[in-house]
Amino acid sequence: MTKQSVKERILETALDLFHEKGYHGVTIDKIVEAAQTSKGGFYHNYKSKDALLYEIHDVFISVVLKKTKEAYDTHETPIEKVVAMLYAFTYVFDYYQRHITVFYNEGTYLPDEYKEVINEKRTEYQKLIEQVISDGVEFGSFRKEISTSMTTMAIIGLVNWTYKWYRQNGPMTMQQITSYFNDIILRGIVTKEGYEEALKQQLLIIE
Amino acid sequence: MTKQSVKERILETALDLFHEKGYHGVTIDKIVEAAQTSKGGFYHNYKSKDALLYEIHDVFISVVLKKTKEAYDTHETPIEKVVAMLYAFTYVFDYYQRHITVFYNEGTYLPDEYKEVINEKRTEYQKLIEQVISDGVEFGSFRKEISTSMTTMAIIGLVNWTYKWYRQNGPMTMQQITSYFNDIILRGIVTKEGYEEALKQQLLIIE
DNA sequence: GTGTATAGACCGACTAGTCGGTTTGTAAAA
DNA sequence: TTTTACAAACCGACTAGTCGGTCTATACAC
Repeated sequence: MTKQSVKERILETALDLFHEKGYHGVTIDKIVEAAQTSKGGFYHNYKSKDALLYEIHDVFISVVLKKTKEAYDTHETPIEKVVAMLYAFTYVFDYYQRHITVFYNEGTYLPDEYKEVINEKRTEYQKLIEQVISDGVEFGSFRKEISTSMTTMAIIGLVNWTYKWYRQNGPMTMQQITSYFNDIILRGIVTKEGYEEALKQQLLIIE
Repeated sequence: MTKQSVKERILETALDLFHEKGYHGVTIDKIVEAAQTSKGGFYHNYKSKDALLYEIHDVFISVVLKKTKEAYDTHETPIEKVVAMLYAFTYVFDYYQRHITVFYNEGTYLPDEYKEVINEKRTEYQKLIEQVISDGVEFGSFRKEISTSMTTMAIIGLVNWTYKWYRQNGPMTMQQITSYFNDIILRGIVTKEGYEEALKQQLLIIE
């Protein structure tokens, strides 16, 4: 039985509530009531409601970035890297779906100072994906005529959109979804050689 | 020079502001000031702020649904239909980007009564895409082992995510983006026969 | 061991400001 | 005269944040 600090309880509760009702649909009074603490308890642990929103953003993007970097660094070929990076996101997804929802829905409301910090990390994440794509083109795994930036946006879109419909207790696990998306994306961008490699690595779904 | 009614001016202004600052980042006072009218003008034309939010949602989803249906009905083969449906979305996109942003970011805040109406149309839209995919599998254009529902979500995600990064005056037109996405998706799901058909119809990007 | 000083954690009544919505007023149209 | 279309002052509920104060724990003196 883990003793949860008040700060942790506030964060957890806020995540649940934000996820369900949105940032502006939840008052601090509601949070402290649900977290069984008080206004004082809240402001002792967080500077403001915005600061709490920032914390949620930062926790999420930091983990994504870290896991994605790891995936990039610990794999050899571009194909392996892309696939690993998507699985990294999967990993994050299962534990951070509430964060993601807040991240993409309420980001507009972050005060500028906070927004900058977050955007830097977000850009870094994007750059990583672009890097893999252009690596893959150079390497001969991905077709020369694909656009690095658009392919990146396609991948990010495909993956991120999951937060809108994925349910933990739905019929599909994130593993399954990701392997499916990997299949579609890979088929969409590989060269003949890339296709052979992906086949050999069992990254494609076949009959 | 079209004479714009107060109602239209309010809607246009609200769209701009919501797009930029989010629904809760904009007060009615700000709207009426920017639209050069008054509180009275606003409440004469709209029942409430929520009703305005609903109107934005409804205008958008109705157009999407209509255009998608048309695309479905006026084309023959599943491949042509998918492609046409994505282009339909493109068409909508260029004129309705602000609506889309509001639709996907602020939908949580729609009162339940409104939400139901919107969700019905949204489901209908989704069903249409699912239909085309399963048509395509039956028809032999798309691979048998693909999942209808996940492919649908993949397509919707890919396309919808565009609202997060597309800029009217950016380097790419929505036409270009859509044809690019069509390429990736088609390659991702077609059979050999489907591939041949897509090639013949010049739906794939080749070197 | 016992009393005392101090710091950090937490409480909750209160406030100042905000914002959606209402009411009253008015000029032109019908 | 009545209705429509808007203007502008106003209201009251709500909410983020404050502030004086209490409670608990630990460290240290005696």
